[in-house]
Amino acid sequence: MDSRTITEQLMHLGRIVSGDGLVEGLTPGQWAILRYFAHANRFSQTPSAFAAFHGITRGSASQAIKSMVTQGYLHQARSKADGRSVRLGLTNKARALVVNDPIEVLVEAVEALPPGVRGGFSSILQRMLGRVALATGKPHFGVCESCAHFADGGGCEEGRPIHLCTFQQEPLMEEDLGRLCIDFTPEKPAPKAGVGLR
Amino acid sequence: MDSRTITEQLMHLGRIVSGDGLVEGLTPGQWAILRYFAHANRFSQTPSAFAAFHGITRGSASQAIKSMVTQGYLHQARSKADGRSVRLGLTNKARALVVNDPIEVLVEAVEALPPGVRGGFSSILQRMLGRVALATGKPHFGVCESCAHFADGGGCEEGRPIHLCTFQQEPLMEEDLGRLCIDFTPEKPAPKAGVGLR
DNA sequence: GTATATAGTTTTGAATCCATACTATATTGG
DNA sequence: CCAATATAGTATGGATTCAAAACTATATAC
Repeated sequence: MDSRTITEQLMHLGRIVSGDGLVEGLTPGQWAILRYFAHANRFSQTPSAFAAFHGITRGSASQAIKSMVTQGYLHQARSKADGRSVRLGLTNKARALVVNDPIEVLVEAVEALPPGVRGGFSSILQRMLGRVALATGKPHFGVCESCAHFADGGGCEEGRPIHLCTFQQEPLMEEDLGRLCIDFTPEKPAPKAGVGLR
Repeated sequence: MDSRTITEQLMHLGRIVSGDGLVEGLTPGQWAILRYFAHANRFSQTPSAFAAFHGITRGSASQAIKSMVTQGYLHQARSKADGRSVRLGLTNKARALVVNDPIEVLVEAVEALPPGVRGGFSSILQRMLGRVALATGKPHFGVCESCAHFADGGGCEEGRPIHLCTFQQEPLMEEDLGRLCIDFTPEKPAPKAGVGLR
């Protein structure tokens, strides 16, 4: 099977997905904002993190987010810990929309894969993301499960286990674990360019 | 493994790939044009086919292509068979660029997959493309190998086998087979919505 | 306590895309 | 054959999106 053909498939799927192919009511950019803030963890609910995630400038992110705030899709609050920073979250109006996110088509397509296949598919994707991130210098994004900063907090609270982010030095609850994090670092330290997995 | 997380991986890869993450010298849109006309077969080297492939209007495609023609990246010729139609191809200037296409990073990432894994990866992608195409009504793109219009031409010419496109009623040589085709139709007729593979 | 870094915003200008209207050639159906 | 319609492509005008640069405000380093 030709690598170029596979790359073509991947790109076509990427186009459909991140283009306007799956959008109703909002523009692709607006959906991207809602999706991001719906799934980002509390360390990542900022304009800068969104900009990094999408590979755009902070200025562009700021503009787009401002528009969503004035339209009542996002609410904004200054961070108490850092007076420069801003925290963004979805309003109820936005939450009502997100349940009908047209990207669900893709989620269902993933769900329809045979169970045994799904895990392998995911690890292939993770591997390719790692290589591409390495080659392009772009940051990597992921969830706690495979993050180098993820640690067992040792204790419990109200019967629920507490985990720990060794980067933020903050406790993590169960509901934090599946969320996107700007500080994600692959579990095995990324090999230096030119060395490592080939 | 959570389907949403996998979807997130897929989208992130798609963003890097079709965004400006892998570009040098040309804009993402310009690379898209060069890639398309570098790999489209002779039935698909037209502005309309490009527009359909990328899900943009013919007007937008026409503009973008015009710019590439005036910059000397593409050459243009009216079709002899159809006086309305135009055929586009890469100039030598463009070919010199394409060999350094930054998307090669992704091709190499695919190439680096274990050989046994690659085929399975491709068929998962194909399957997802089929489902998404079905759900969104967008056209499907692919190569002869898995196309319903692909047939054995029976004969040979100068020792090389001749294949046949039953849609265009045209012979296909070996070098045509790996190219993108606007008329691609999946081999097994796509199941009607709500029926079939689940 | 000054210097520097970081988070975010604003402004300006360029690029991109769509909708619409248009020209030219093909095809279809009397 | 000819009118009606379809198709390939182009041109125009306006909206959106993004980057670059200049800017404000807070935080951190030395």
